[in-house]
Parts: sequence; C-alpha cells; structure tokens
Amino acid sequence: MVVSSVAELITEKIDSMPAGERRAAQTLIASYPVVGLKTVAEFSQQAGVSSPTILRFVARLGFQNYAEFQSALQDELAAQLQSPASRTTAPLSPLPASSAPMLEAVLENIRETFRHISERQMTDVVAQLANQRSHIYLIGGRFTDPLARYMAAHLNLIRPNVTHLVGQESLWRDRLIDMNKRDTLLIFDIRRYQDSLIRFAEKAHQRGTTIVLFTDQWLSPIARFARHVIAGRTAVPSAWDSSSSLFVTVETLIGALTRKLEAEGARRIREIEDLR
Amino acid sequence: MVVSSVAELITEKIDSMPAGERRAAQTLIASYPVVGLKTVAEFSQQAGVSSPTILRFVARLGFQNYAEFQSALQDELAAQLQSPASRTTAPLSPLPASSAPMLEAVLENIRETFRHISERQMTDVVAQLANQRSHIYLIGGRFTDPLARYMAAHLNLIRPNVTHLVGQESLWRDRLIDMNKRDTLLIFDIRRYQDSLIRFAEKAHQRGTTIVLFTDQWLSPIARFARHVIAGRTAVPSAWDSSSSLFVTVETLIGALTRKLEAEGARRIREIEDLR
DNA sequence: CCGGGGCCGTATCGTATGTTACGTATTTTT
DNA sequence: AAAAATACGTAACATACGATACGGCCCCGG
Repeated sequence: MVVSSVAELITEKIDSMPAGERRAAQTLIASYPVVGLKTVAEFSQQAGVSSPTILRFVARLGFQNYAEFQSALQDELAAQLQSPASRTTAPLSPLPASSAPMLEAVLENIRETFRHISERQMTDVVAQLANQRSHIYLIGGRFTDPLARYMAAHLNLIRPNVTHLVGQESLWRDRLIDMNKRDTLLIFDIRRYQDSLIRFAEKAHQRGTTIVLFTDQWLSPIARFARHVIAGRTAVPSAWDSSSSLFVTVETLIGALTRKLEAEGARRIREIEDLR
Repeated sequence: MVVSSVAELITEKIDSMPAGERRAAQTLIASYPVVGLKTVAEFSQQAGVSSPTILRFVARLGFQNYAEFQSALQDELAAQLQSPASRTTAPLSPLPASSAPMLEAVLENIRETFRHISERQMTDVVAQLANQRSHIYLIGGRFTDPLARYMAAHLNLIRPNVTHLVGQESLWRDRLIDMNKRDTLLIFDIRRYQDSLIRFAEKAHQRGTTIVLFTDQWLSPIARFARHVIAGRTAVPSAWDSSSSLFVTVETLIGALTRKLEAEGARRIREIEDLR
C-alpha cells in the first residue's frame, strides 16, 4: 500500500501507539498540520508530553528524524495548496466501520429533516423567539430535556425572559399561572411521548400560550396544540432513537436568531460578543 | 493600516526592496507559504541568494527574527485551514436558504470528526464504558453539560453505576473522594475551557481515574490528563460554536455500547427492550 | 507479593541553524 | 571619472534545537 499523506500514516498506526504518542498524534490531527511545522519543544508542550515522546512518535511513523518528518508535511502542504481541486474527495481514511451505518443514517436524517422545513417556518419560529416581550419557557422529556437545556443556555444569553422548566411535574405545573397569550412554550417530545408533557401542553394551550413543538417524524400528540411543529427524523439502526437532527435544528435556530437580533442592532448581542 | 497577512506586507514593501530581497519575496509568493516554513538555508538556496539576504528580507518586513516570521506564517496557515467549509456545495434539494450554510458546515463537521476517530479508539472507549465494575461519572461545562446529561440519561438505562455531576462546583468536588483507579470520568469541555473543570480533571487524574475527554479540535488542556480524547469539529458560520459533532459522537457511542452489551448477552439490555 | 518489560520524562550532548561582522562588488552621485 | 554609499556574499560565531543516554515508574505475569 502506498501511503501518500502523513495523516494516513497516523490513522494507520495510531492503534499500535502507546498513550503518550497517541496524544501527540491526536494533537497533530486536531490542528493538522500546523503544529507539526513548529519546533519539537512547541509540539511537545501543546500535546502535553515531553520532547522525546514527540521524536519517538515521528520515528514510529517511519521517519529518520524530525527534519524528514517536517519535510513530508511541507511537501503535502505544497501539493494541497497548489491544487485547490484536490481537497474535494478526501479519500483519507475510511470511516470506522462499526459506526459507519449509524453515522450515515444520522447524516441522512439531518438532511431529510431540513428538507421538510420551509423557509417560512424557519423565519416564523425565529420571529417568535425574537420577540423579547414574550416570555419563553422550555421543557423536554426524559431524553429530550438536555436539548431544552442546551437551547435555554443559549437563549438565556441572547435575550431576557427565558425559563427552563425542570424538576418534578408539580414544580413546572405551577408555572402555568404565569403563562399567557404573550408567552412562548418550547416543548421537546419524541417517542415515547410523555403523558405529563401532553397534559402540560394542553393547559398552556388553553391559556393561549404559543407552543413550538420539537418532535419526531411521527408527531407527538402535542402537535394538536402547537403553533409550529418541527419534526426531526430520529430513526437509526440502534436500539435508541437519535435526537441529532433536532439538536442540529436547535443550533440552526439559535444561529438564525442571533443573526436576526444582530441585524436589528440589538445592543445585547453586541455586548455579549464583546464579553467573549 | 492593519496588515493581516505576510503576503500583504510583501506586496506593500516589495517596491522598496533591493534586487536580492525582491527575489526572496517573489520566491516566497510563488510557493506561498511553504518555502517560508523551511530553514533559512533552504529558503536562500531556492531563491538563489545568500542566507543573510533572507534575514534582511524578513527584517525589512518588520520581524525581529526569523522565528517570529515563521510563527506569523504558521498562524496564518492555521486560520486558513481551519475553515474548509467553503467546499462540497451539493445543494441537493431546495433547503431553506438562510440555514443552508450553517447546515452544510455542521454536516461537514460531523463527517470530519469521524474521519479522525479510529476504529480502535471507538472500541477502546466502548470497552471502558462497558466495564460495569467501573463507576462512570459525567460532567460538562456551561454549554456542554446538556451533552453530559443526555449521555447520562442513556447510560443510566443500559448499565448501573452512572452519576451525572451537577450543580455547584463544591458539590461535585466532594465526589472526588469516591473516585478511584477503577472509575471513569467523562468530561465535556469545549472553548472556552472552564478552569473549574480543568482543576477537577487534574484531581481525578491524580486519583487514578480514567478520563475520557470530549472536546473541540483545539483540545481542552484536560487532554493532558485524558486516557481518550474525542475531538469534535465545532466551527460554524455563527456567533456560537456547534456541539453537533460531539452530540452525534455521543449517540454513536451509546449505540455501539448497547450493541456490545447485547452481544455479550447482558440480561439488563434484554429486560429493557422488553420494557419498551 | 515480587520480578520483568515497556513507557515516559530528565538531563546532557552535539550539531544544525540563525545571526552577525566584515570585506568585496556594484551602483550612484557629483 | 572618481568617490561614496549601498548591496551582497563569505566566514566565523553563538545559541537554540534535535538527538540520545539513563533512570524511575507503572502495569502485567508469575
């Protein structure tokens, strides 16, 4: 087998490496190939190992010395930067066989999910989230609560009046009193749909609260009460459903919302970016 | 005027350069920036001038010494290679225009992430998670805690002895007492890396606990202490980083773990599936 | 619990590499 | 056309860098 790139060499031999050298490999891969062009000392420091470990690492890859290793990286770089067309196919290493089916399914799910979300739907939801007068409540089920939490963490930063409902059912049920027509309730509910969530959604709906539902392709019963329904594909070759498509949707919404508020010149956004 | 790249610097000053230095400049531009990353001797040879001329050249550009000049080139390179999001258009169906760039970046991130994870690494981590004698602790940072929570929710179902560390720092710091060489600590930490997590990881590492780190491509400092490092791509065209690649990785791990325990005939798995 | 092998870091060494001084060549100026 | 100034290369120098020898540590097998 002809090995053309150092990256290939690494993925080929990383399995037979001791821990320290593997860390070196990881570090190089993570910021390929820049760190490999620096000195041994810098490389070792960034990888959190000693210099000799770096040298043992390059030796294991088959190079006579560090200079030869760097030359290889530079040659690669030259070839890569010369022909922009070469970056396309990426015939590097094959994906890990065991996780490939799962991964392909997830990617397809994400694509399919977005294919069923219209531009209009997106902007509507974003507009709803952008309304700072509306108090936003988030709630999720057993496996989807982390999604609600993730979204709440971001929303809390980019706008006021965001509440993630947590804990026992009785706790958030009491918050219904504060919810009215102005407000927004984001619910995450995929199979198996939780009764408690359905009851909660119904009550909120009766109070006139706008409901945005994140669910799977079979649609939670809550869709009945929802103003907007985001249906993510969840089927994967696994014992469990995949929430990845919903996760990506959440991130996309947050990104779009940030952009919208930015465009509207919201001071908060600018202040936040200054803080970062 | 703020000059961002070395190439700009050159075009700005090349007119006021003597012949030899100009040859150096043109040589560098011709194969930018590879030749600049090599030694002075090689650079000089390729340009057909002497070493001191090269040094005078970099001095004229405003650099204190050759090392500083190389660092500048490397930083540029890092920034440039960081964003390969420009390629692989393939706009299959009419995706919502506004979210398309974000979505493409996320898909590319996921693919790229898995390309850097070896089969061996996957099975090693899964094996670690499959060891039921080992108590598993999970902890995450501000935006990654939901990922830890999501993983914990599944792990709790498929095996005993899983604890998600939540709440104030003092709370989970006290749990260190229970952690030993047997145990496993799953840490989620992406930029900006949290000091509290680093301290916690160090303490756990001192106690001999096996650490599995989920981080971004720039690697949290915790990588120093970690037995396994999962580096997900997080860069997207947004004000926020994307955790999607890590989320997918988590789901893949859970799927693989379930399959492994299933194959080993774990009674618990069968019972759980009966319950579903 | 004890012995052995492999892994990793510390400290030292030799050298390749960047740097500088100086003299020659070349161009410019009057 | 001569002198001065600038440019450039040669060669010596110093240091930072890669390479290596050595010893302690940890993990595995007996």
